[in-house]
Amino acid sequence: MINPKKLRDAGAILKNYKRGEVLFYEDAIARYYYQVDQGEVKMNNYNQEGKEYIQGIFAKGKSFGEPPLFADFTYPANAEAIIDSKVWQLPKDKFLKLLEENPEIHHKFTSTLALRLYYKAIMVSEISTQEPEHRILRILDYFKKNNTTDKTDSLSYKVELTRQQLADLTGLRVETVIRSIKKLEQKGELSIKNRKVYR
Amino acid sequence: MINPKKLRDAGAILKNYKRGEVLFYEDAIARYYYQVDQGEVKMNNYNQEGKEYIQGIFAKGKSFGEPPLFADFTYPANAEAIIDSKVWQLPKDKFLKLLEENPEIHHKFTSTLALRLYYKAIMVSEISTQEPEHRILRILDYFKKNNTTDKTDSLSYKVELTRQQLADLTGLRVETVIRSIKKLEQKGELSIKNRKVYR
DNA sequence: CTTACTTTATGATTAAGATCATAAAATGAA
DNA sequence: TTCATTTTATGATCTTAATCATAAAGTAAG
Repeated sequence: MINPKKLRDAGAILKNYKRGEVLFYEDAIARYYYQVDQGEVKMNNYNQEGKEYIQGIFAKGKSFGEPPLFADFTYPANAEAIIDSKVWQLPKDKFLKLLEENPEIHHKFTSTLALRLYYKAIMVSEISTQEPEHRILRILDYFKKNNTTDKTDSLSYKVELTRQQLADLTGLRVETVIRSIKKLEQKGELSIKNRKVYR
Repeated sequence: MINPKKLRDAGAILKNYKRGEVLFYEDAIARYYYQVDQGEVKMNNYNQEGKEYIQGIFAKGKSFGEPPLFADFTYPANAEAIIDSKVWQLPKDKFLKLLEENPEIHHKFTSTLALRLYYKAIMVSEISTQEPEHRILRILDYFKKNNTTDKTDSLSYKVELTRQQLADLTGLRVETVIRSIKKLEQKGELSIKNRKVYR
C-alpha cells in the first residue's frame, strides 16, 4: 500500500465503481496502478462455460494488478468491484517514476510480489493435489492471517466470504463447499453460527 | 539470471547435485540464492498420498527459490535435481547486497517475479476450471515460449517432458495425460513422433 | 409490506478422471 | 548383453465431486 497523500501528489485520481463494474479485462494492456480506498475488488477468470475462478480479493488499502506494470505481458485476469468501491488510479509512468524515486516503496512491492507468489504456489498445489476440505481450510487460514489485525480478538475469525466465493477461490462447486464446511464443523475444525463460518 | 562471473565475485560457490538430490525442503528457511549452471532442477510438493505437484522446472541459467529471500516466509516447495546438476549458491545477505549495489539487477528480479506470478495465475485458473486437454496445451505452450530461442527452428517445438512430468505439472494422472495427448494429436493440436511430443 | 434476488441447504443422479491391473518399449547401469 | 528401472500404453472398474432439481432463509430495493 502506498500512502494515499503520496499517491494523490503523484497524480493519482480516486475513481468510483458500482458493485459488479469491471475495472479492466483479462488480456488488456496494463495502464494504471490500482489501490483500493474503499470497498472490495476481486480479480477473476471465467472459463467457456462461465465457471469462475477468483485469483484474489482486495480490500481497503490493498493494491492489485501491478505485475504487468513490471514486465511485458497483459492482465491474466479481470478486475471487478464486489461492492461499491473507491479505487485510486495512477498512470503507469507516474507509478514507475514514484518507485524509482522511492526505493523503499520499490522494496515493499518486491516483497508484496514475493508473498503473492507464495500464496499462489500454495493454492495451485492445493488445488491440484488436495481434497475439498483441505483446500477450504487453506483458504480460510489464508484469509484469517491476512485479515486478522493484532488487536482483533483472535480466538476465532469470522469468515466474510460466501460459500460461492469460497467455491470460486478453491475451484470447487458451491454444493461441495457447503457439504465440506459441514463436515469440517463436525470434525471441530471450524464453527458455524447462524450461517457464518468461524475459524 | 545473474552473470556467473559477478556471482562468483560476490561470493557464490558452485555446488554439485546428483539426480534426485534435494537442495532444500518445503517449510525450510531460505538461506541462499540459487542459479542453475548445468542440469535441471524442479520445485515440487507432495501430498499425504505421495502425489506430486511440480511448481516449476529450472534449466541452465534460471534462478529459483528467491521469493522467500524478499519477504518473511519459508519455502512453499522442495527443490530437487532432475538430472546431475551444478548450481550456483550465494548466501542471502550477499545476494541482497548485490541487489542493492546493482539496481538494474533488482529491477530484473522484480520483473522475473512478476512474470512468474503471471504463469502461476494462469496455471491455477487452468487447473481449477479447465479440462485436461486445455491444461496440457497451456503447459506445452508455456514451455515452448520459454525454451524457444529465436534461432530455434520454430516450426515445431520438441517437448522434453515425460508424460509423468506433464501430469505433475497439470495436476493430472499419467494415464489421463497419455490419453489426452492422443486425442490432441487426432485433433491436430500436436504431433507425436516415436513417442516424443511436438507442438 | 411485497417482490426480486441472493445465499444456504439437501437429496438423487451422473460423468469424468482416478485407480487398478497388466504389459511392451525404451533406457541405462553393471 | 543382461537385468532393473523408467516410460509409454491400454482396458476395466470405481469413486468423488459435479450436476441437476428443488426449496427455505435471508437480504435489499421500491
